[in-house]
Amino acid sequence: MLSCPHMIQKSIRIRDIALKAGVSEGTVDRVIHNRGKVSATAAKKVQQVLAKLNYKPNLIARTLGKNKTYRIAALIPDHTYDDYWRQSYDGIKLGEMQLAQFGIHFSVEPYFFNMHRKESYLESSLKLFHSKPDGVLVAPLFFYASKPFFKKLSEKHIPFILINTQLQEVGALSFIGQDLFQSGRLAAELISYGLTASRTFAILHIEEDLENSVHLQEKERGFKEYLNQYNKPQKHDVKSFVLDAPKSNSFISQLKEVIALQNLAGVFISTSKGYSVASFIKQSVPYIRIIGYDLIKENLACLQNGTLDFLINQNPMRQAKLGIQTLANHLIFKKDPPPLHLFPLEIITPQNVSTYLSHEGNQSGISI
Amino acid sequence: MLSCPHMIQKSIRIRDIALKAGVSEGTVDRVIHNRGKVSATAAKKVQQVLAKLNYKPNLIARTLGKNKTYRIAALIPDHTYDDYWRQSYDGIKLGEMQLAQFGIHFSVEPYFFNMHRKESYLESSLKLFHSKPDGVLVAPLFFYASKPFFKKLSEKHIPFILINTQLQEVGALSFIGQDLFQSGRLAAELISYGLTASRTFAILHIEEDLENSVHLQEKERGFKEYLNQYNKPQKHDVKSFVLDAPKSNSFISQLKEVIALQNLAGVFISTSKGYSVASFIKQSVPYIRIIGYDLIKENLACLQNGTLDFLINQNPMRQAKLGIQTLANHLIFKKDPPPLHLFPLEIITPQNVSTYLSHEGNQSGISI
DNA sequence: ATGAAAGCGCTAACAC
DNA sequence: GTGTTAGCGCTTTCAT
Repeated sequence: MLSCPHMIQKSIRIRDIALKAGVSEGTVDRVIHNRGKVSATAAKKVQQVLAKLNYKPNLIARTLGKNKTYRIAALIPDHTYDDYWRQSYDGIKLGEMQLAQFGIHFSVEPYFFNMHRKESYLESSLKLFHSKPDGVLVAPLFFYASKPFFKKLSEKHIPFILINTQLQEVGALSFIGQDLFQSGRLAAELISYGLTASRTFAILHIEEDLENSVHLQEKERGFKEYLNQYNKPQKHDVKSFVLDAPKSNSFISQLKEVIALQNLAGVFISTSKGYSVASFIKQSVPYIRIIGYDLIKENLACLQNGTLDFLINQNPMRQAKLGIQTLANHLIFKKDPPPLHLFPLEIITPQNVSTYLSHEGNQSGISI
Repeated sequence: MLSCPHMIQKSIRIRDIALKAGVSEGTVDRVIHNRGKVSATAAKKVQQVLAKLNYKPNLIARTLGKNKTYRIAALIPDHTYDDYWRQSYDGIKLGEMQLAQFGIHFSVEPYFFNMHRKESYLESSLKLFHSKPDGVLVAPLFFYASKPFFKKLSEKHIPFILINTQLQEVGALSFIGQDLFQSGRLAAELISYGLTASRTFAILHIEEDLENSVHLQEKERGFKEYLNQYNKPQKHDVKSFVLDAPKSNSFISQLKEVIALQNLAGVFISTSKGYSVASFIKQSVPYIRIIGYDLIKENLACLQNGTLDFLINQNPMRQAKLGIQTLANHLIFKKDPPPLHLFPLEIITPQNVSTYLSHEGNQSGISI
């Protein structure tokens, strides 16, 4: 007797539970939220009725009564630094806005840090901690600097959500982002698609400290693994490079080293900095394939003019927005998220890029 | 003076408007909803205050008071027929469930039809109409049979939303789906990626009445246009085929005609039936590229074993779920959707398919 | 430990 | 036309 189509059963309320259990609504509420001050007998009785009637709280009614404003803190790279993190910040603002629409008071206070300076990350994380937020969203770009921060949050029982970079076993409520190893494999698949001979490929880390960056290591590992897969007829070769900042003096000479590689068929840039090398490489090596990350405006231009072939979209905006929503669901609705929310690995080409741009953030209202 | 970060302003309520305007809450409500029975002067005053205070209704509070159960009707192909429409139906149920979580009473009544029989579509549409639903979701696979149906819905002021197939100027509240022309272009881009010589490509419509199917015509148009683009060095050739049902006697001989094409480099199947031809073609023609549609289970197997190279995901589940949510937003929150909600054209490969499968429908709570 | 009751912001029914 | 009021389901406070 699961459901009988034409019979719309009214949803059962706390009052119904109270009546059936022979107690007051207040008692039922106390049981539901484990607030204590309930006799063992009453508690048991209520639990039974709750289970029997299969009580599901009305989440909308739940929020109405609350007039607390939840304070969320976000620890993310400075959004003036690059377009990727600007999109992330936009996602936060969007999430905040949409919650406001539903009368949920959720103020998000950003704490920015310089994405290339660990000290800046540390400093901002301290400031954040002292603000005693109700929940935290963080892009933990620095692994070792993060550990004590997360420990303190855990001690204070402040829930925190990771975006962008997954750190294992730090006590996070949830990680929201991509499977970076698989992301590297995908890049390898695309860059070698349809090639019948053995070739050489380069992976470029631009202006990054590879040792400190778990996420880039993961991408590289996946990339290499796919290209050297046991069951492939071709034996491909992969070279890894760490380049200085595009504006540095050494940059061009480093790039020349890359394009001088024998039999080079493709270049994979592990971050969103693909635009800074794409046109130079494409002009130097005929038929070369170039793959990068993210729909930032500089990359879009490269996609249009054909210097970048594919982009993998990490969707920073959606990651951040979902992070805020997840915190809201946890704090207000007491809905716990899965520990891992892995986003699909979206492949962007000149022919589908427009469909991704128009689609971003245009949803609103009650939803998935 | 847009916003001052640390100052959390309490959201303004109908009562605030009423006080400022020197009228009662009831009057304000009447103005907001154009219910009439308000003097011109009062109305004007209220409008002014509304604008000045930038009133945004609390959507959550709005639903609480309602105890009406909205009845939605969905006109979709029989979900037992194929996996694509099963996913669509799952999306409907998911949307319904999530609304229920928020205490919104939305019952969705499905009206199924045989996707190959226009009469069945007509018949179901009539039944649906007589049930006098509050809103309608429809996959209008038959263009001409749809016209009078939509006319009647419009006359009765019953809002309806189109999914899957876009029909112009029929008075729909919104269309949710993909840009099918662009979808064809994308397939062409992928199927010709990296090829340096002029080649031949085939587009296959399996068990479909091409004349009646606007959506397939659009895909074909996009596919051809891209491959014959003026600025390409190669002059590719495209042949179009309409095949009978895979279980028919003629099927194999028709397929043989396809693979006999000179210089054939790729095959594009316009529907989710790619699995029915992929392995045969792949075995017959070396290095051929095959592209199809949708993450139905038969296609997934082909992706895994390498007989299908790419899939374009139409995401029927998300289309349907969003359709239900959009109807809810319209009927309850009076939020009007954009007339066109175009989904991104998602490219699926063996390396990213798993990330799409795990991601489906695992979001819940207040959200985008 | 328990119950009664006052809201949360909005809607709708009912007086005037 | 306009104002008043009783809920919607849940939370929270305040007596008991």
